[in-house]
Amino acid sequence: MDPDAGGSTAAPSTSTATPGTGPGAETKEGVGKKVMVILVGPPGSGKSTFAEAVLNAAAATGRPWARVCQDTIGKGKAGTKILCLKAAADALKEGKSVFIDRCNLEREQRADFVKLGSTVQADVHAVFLDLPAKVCISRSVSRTGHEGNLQGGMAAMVVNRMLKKKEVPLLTEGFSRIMFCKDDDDIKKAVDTYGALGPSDSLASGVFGEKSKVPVQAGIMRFLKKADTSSAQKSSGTMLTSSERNPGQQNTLPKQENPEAIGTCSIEVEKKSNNMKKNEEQSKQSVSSVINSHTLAFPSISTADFQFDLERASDIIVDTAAEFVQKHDNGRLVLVDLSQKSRILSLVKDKASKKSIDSSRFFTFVGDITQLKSKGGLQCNVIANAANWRLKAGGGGVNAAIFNAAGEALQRATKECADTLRPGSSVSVPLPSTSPLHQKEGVTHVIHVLGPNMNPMRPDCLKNDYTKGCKILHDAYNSLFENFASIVQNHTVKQNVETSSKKSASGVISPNDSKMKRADSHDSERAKKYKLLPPILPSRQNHEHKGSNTQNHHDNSMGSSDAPNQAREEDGKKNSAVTSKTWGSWAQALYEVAMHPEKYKNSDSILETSDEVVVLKDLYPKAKKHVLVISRTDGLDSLADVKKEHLPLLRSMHSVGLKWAQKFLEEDASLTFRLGYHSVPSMRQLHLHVISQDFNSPSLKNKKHWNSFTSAFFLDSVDVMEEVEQQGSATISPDEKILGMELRCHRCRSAHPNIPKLKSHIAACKSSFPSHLLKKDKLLSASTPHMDCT
DNA sequence: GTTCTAGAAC
DNA sequence: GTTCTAGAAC
Repeated sequence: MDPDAGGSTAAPSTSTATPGTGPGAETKEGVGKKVMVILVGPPGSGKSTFAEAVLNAAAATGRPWARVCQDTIGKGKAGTKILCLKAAADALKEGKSVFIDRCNLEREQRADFVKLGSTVQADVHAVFLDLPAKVCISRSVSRTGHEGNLQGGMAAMVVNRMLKKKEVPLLTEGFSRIMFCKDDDDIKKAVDTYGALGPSDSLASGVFGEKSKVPVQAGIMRFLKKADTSSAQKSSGTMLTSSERNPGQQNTLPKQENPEAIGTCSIEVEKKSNNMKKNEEQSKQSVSSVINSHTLAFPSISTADFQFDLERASDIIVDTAAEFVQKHDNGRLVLVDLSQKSRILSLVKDKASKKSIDSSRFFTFVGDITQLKSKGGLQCNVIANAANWRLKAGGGGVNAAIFNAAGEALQRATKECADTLRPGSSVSVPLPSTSPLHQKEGVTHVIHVLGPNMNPMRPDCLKNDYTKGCKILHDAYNSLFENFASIVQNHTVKQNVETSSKKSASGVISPNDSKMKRADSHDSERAKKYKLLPPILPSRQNHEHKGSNTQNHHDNSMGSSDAPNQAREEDGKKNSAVTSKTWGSWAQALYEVAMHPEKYKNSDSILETSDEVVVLKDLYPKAKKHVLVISRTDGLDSLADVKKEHLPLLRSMHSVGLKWAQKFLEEDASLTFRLGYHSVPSMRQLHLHVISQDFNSPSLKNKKHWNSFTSAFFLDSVDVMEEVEQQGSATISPDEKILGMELRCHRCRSAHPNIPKLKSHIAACKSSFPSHLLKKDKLLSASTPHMDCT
């Protein structure tokens, strides 16, 4: 109970420890009293023991604690980080303080938890169990029955590897307090500190348990090590080999580890900020280095005329820029604004430095985006334009300025690339060398971007819907940065091709030249990548899509003599007029069977054929019994095509499905069946799934498989028939995100970290099915009286 | 080292 | 839809 029990290294601040104001009631409501302690340490460092010891000790304090342990979060077994995050969020919401019991050795591993802590206004602490590697290894080697099979000789190697990647927790990551525990004494102090923390106490901020003298040396050691990595690598080469050969004896490791392990926050922070300043200065001063690298200058999208909230916009800019920097090795991003006082610039600058983004790759610049080289001394080969949806020159702001500066050449070049632009997308336009912007400023590409609009006076106003708005703005920046990355990549390859061709005797690249092929393959890669970006509306790309689809039909002729390609092609056209979906070559199998079942007569997969339907055993059944009732109506590819006129067909399909379910139930009375459609099927040709609810099949392999049969993505046949009858069509939730959702048991709805764990659960789960399935005969079992559907 | 997932390619 | 594979996690 005594908050001072932690000893001198961890004296809780007394400022908020004011007892006598009803501590019991305060626990849940007191803001800022919750603590999230992120444990940091390799396997064998004693994280779980630590957390349990605190939980035991804290029982007397009245502060509720929860321990979120990744090793046991999946129903007693190992789970995922996502599960941990969810559990932590739930516990914090309930007013509990939390221990995050997972390795958390890398900054990235910790970041999401830190973020969670700050969103629920909890104090975020780190306790770094920084014991000698030897100790952790020997503990993890000797333990038995550890989840995740991390024990024995293997553990040594894993711990060894993890320690190589470890990153010392820093205050700049968002921790308000960090405790270093280098031995059992330190650990005991930390246990006492947290174990004694009353509901209304809080601990002082700062770094504790760090020896002040050693770190300086460590910092120097680290610096020296970095300065001469090559020689260090050479000298340690033999040592590494010996340790690999004999992982049990890690005598080289503690030595190697010492300089990495220590390093005070203050030194780290100073080093970081010095680096940042240095980088910033470099990027401003040395123009020559800028010329040599690809640089994208971009205005803040949507925050001027489109009135998008600056706070949110700055978050998105920093996030997407950080992603870009992490993902791509080349290319720099510069956010440009005209005014020195620009609020968006200062917001972004602050957030970027907090996020420790490499400031030589992403920085802000004050200047006119059309005169960056001539007036600002900053050469940017690519600039982004905050365009309008028509990609027209007029208007005001950046759009007008860029079109004016680039002249007619940009308008012509833009027209060649696209007619219109959708919010959240971008289009990259090569700027002809005749353009003054190209000549004066060295701009080779303009990327037009359209962001979300919050201005009621402008088209497509989102009326303050920031959920949509943020997503669109995020997409817009992603699209912009990916287009830029393609330019960088393409340019690099072209340069390589050019230099190598110059070296060759002729200097001319013939079509047969292998170097040319390399360039081609890259171009096609680029084209593919481009397609993945949010599509631009213009017909150009739609044609491309349809073209490739037609190609697929050709490819899929499979030499069948009595099915002329021409007819197939017409089918494709007819259907693409009904549904907008395009079908890959692999998605045609059911169509083939439905149109020509006689060809597959000898296959034992076909159970029944009539004028209306074909019944087929699913080639990759997702349960003990899984058959498809395929409609034979040409042109009816999915539920989206179904109209009232198809109601008799739906009823026939249902009836045939029921018949087969009955038949299977006679063979095995333990089964339960469900009949339904996938909202968005992967295979062309309307088909009804008849599937037993055991889901016991090796072909059920992933999240998508599971969720497609157990979430709202699976539409019960009875509901579909009812909706089509009443509304003339079935309600299809277009959200395919549902397929990526967490894995939940279809009976008891419990969550599971992965497919194997889920499968072992469902094999044993005896809970009754959710109530919505018990209505309207959605489930068929031996005990259910079967209803005919006529 | 193994287990598992997610994304790309077909 | 499946298969293959890189990489995340321990």
